[in-house]
Amino acid sequence: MDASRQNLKTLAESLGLSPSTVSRVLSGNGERYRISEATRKRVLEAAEASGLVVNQLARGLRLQTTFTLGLVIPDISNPFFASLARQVERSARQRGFSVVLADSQESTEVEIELLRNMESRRVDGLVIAPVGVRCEHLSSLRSTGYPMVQVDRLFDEVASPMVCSDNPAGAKLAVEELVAHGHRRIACIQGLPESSANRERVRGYQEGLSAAGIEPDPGLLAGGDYESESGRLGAFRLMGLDEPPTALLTLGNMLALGAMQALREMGRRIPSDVSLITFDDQPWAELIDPPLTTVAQPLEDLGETAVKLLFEEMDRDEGVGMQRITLPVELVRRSSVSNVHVPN
Amino acid sequence: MDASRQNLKTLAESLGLSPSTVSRVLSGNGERYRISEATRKRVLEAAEASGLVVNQLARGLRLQTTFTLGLVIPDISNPFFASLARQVERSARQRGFSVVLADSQESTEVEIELLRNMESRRVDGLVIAPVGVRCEHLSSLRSTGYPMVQVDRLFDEVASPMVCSDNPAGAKLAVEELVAHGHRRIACIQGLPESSANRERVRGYQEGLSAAGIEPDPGLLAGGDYESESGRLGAFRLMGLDEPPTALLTLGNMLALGAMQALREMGRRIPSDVSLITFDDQPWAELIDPPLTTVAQPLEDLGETAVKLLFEEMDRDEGVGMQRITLPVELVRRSSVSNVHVPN
DNA sequence: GTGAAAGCGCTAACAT
DNA sequence: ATGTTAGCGCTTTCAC
Repeated sequence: MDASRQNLKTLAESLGLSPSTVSRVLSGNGERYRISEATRKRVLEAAEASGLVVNQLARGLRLQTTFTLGLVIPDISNPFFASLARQVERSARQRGFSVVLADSQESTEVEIELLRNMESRRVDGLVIAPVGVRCEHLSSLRSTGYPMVQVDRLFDEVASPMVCSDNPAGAKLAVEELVAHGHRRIACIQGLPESSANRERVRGYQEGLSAAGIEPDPGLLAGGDYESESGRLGAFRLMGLDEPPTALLTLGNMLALGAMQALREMGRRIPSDVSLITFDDQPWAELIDPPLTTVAQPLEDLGETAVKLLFEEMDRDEGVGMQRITLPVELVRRSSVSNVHVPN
Repeated sequence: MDASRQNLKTLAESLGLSPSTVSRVLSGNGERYRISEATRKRVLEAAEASGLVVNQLARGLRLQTTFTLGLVIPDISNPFFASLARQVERSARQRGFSVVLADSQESTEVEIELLRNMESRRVDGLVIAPVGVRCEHLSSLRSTGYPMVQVDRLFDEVASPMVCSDNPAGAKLAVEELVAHGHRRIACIQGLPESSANRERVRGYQEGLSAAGIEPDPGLLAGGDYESESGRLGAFRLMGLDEPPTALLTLGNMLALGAMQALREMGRRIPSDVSLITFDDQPWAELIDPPLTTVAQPLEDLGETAVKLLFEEMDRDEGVGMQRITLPVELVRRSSVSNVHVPN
């Protein structure tokens, strides 16, 4: 690449102006400094013509702000986080900010490293969906006053704003739907038990049962992470029970896929043999056979809100914000739920 | 946030050393400058203790390199690009580089803006999966000597290294598989006709037919973008033909989903009524009913190779590289293809 | 209405 | 083995 590229100073020289003047025009402060209309035009045109692109490193160094947000997520290849990332990037760009994305690969170690990196790049703020197992690094970063907001998997111990969808309500909604179809033996295949999102969903599931006068049966809780294999294994175990469930609630989209695979292998049909509802509404959910009844999270809203909170946080003069925003979730009814078929 | 945070200079002062010494230690050049073991330890410990994080803006400004790669893709919520992004980020980080991700949202206008932004941040190199419709902005950026590599959707007009999977071979493989099962009326639902990837796939499809002595029938080519709705509409039209195809080849995963939905609505079963093969092997492809036969692209390899080429490009002293690397594609046989059932 | 000068935080000659 | 100095490219007070 060109060792010496065009910059403010060279442009100024070639125009017989001072760098200050050029800078004032280029950063849109011509008005404020009463630069004459003539020079302004001249500068703008010359900049355009020469293809000048101002150096944001120098600008950031001088201004002590980079107009950049950091986004750290556990796995960009998970469609949930991909959608989130998309919305964060979009919202940020609307406000003239760029986003540096980093993928912690579900590893707290990597997450720690990434956070240091973000700091060294002086991103103005951080949106983080933590891996969700440990949080000392988050607490200590936060305690320096770094603007940050947590999304999805949250740590109450970390005193920052947070956004997540209404996980308990979502699970409860699903249970209610199943109960309304006469189901009483409703099993649940959970995700990562350590993560707040999962814990809340399990809680909602249990509350839903209790509210319907059904005693939650620990034997009907399977799973242990968000992989499809867990869904598969979980479904096998549950359906092999002496008294198998008539309905399944999976707490993540890959779990649903795994469970469906298992059911197919066992020759059980959805919904005639077992009903199924899953958390996460993916594009494929309505296109497969049968179309799945799901609990849809407000993906766009989640990202948008995270960015909004982050900007409020960045604008804050002193003191730390710590509100927690819970976004409503929606039950999308399709064809994977039917009335219980009572055998005998 | 702290207006004045710890930096090299303050650390140096508090240690009674010069900033240079601290800098040398912290950037791992202690050895080269023969800093004594004692001071090195002292500096490292103090840095650790004080939580110093060196300012990469200043460093980048001084060094004229940012250890950052830019990644521009059309849609991060598309699983294909999400996987690509993941691998690019991973490969970059292995070499000590971060990546700034930007999503052009399938808009060339946005892409142009994003590119300027990347430039202004002085990313050391650019991996770009172009929207694929226009490319003057790419050519002109490239002509300034900016290190960049194109992935997936390529412009031969832009003189940069490129990586893509073997699209023609993939489509041909699919056709051969169908022909081997006795199919001769094989329809194709394509994606964005402007994009190089799609054009090559269509070419492979046609070559596959010709090689089997089948005259490609333009009436059997449907689709027009990568959305599931196109797959749905395409399947409806094709299956409504007087002489409907016995097999479908969809050129993208969402197209397959849409086609499957249409087939279900029409009461046609896969594979007994129609066989189906699709480009892109997504996690759900093996979990749904029936498990889909697919053409799998080497996602990891694509990202890895792009980064590798980019680094070669960045290391290059003079002159522009322009190799094109084509990565092999794989036919994954599952259960969506069966022998033709010849009616009557 | 515009320019000169200082400084953001870092590194690399060039001194010792 | 370490310090001094200059400068990366920008913005902004202060000057005129």
